[in-house]
Amino acid sequence: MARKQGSHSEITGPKVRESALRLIARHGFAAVSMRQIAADVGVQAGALYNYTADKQSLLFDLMQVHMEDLLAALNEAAISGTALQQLEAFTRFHIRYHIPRPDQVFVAYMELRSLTPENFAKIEQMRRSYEERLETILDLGEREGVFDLPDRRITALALIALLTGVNNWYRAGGRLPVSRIEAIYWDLVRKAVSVSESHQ
Amino acid sequence: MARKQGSHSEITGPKVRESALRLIARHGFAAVSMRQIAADVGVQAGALYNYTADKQSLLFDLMQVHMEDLLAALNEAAISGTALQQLEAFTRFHIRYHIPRPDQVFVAYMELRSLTPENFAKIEQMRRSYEERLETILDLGEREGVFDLPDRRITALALIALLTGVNNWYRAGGRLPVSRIEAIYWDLVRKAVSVSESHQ
DNA sequence: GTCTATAGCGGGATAGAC
DNA sequence: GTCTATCCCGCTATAGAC
Repeated sequence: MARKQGSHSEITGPKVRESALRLIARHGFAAVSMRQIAADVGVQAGALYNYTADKQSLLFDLMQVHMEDLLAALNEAAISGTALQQLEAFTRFHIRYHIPRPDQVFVAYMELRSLTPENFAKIEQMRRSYEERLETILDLGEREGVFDLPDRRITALALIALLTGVNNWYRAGGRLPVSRIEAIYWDLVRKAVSVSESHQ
Repeated sequence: MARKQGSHSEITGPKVRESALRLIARHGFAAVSMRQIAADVGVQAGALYNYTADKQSLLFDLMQVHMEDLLAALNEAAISGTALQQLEAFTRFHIRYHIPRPDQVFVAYMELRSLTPENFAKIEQMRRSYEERLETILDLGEREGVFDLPDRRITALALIALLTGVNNWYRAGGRLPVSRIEAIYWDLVRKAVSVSESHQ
């Protein structure tokens, strides 16, 4: 029989975050109550406040950790080489990182409006720094003469939107292996930024 | 002095929809109360129920009308010609239609999870029919031999994600005229689907 | 068609026992 | 660290007066 009371901080802490992430991704931050999260974790609502100051802090923490992990993983990817090589590495990294984390990605994007202005500014700054990493690669490619872009900033945002769109349709256990999906998106990205031999 | 009571159905009806759309786009469906909408319209909460059966119906109506208008406008665009011409027309139509309607687009995309299963199915069907219009164009281009696509369905979804991304950054009165934005996105789309002369 | 008033419920967060 | 119990508030939706 499971104990009804007792100390479980090592277990409960992560479970709160997991339950909150899944429920918020599915129903939205405002639509999910602390009571629902608690029920999913298997505790009473009051117990959640041992792990978060309030509901807003819980959301912000989920988003902040996601963005920090994303930026850290991007750095660890150690993208280098020619602009074309760097763009391929960025593209494959983005797909590979986003596919296994649909809930994190969804929440980090959809719940920006649920953040307080202070928290929003912090998340937005991290998002901006991710975009700028791509812009830097595009800039390099233009200077190398291998990319031909109508507008560098807009192209960066367009490519990120294109790539993140993978989470609109990919479902775990789908027909395609991730490596194949990487290749499909890289084909689209590579051609989109390329210098076209014949201008129409 | 404004009247405090009286009959205003011709005015109030549209105002309810406008207020609801703007507030839901800004804060999310679950986060917006009927009282807030009523206050924005300038009536008491109870009066809203002369215009909607309940809150869910109000959301569904906003999303349904948006999708119906989108599909009707796409039909009126009377896209024809070669695959390349059709793809350009589709691209420009998508940008031109989405840019002036950020709230509709945002709500129709972000609040899918706030719909009942029945209502979700109806909206999803309309979305699918929009995607299929693009898929048909891509199919034609492949048969013409002018498009070279890694995966037709994924390319369609990727292109729609790319194009809809314009609403992530465009703000009314921005530096670029809409015609220029259309051209930027068309340049990216055209190259992304093109047959590349030299495979790397 | 809009108002005021309210029913009935569920929300976030806290207090104090164990 | 978790429980039970509760405060206080706001929510959707309805009833009945005007």
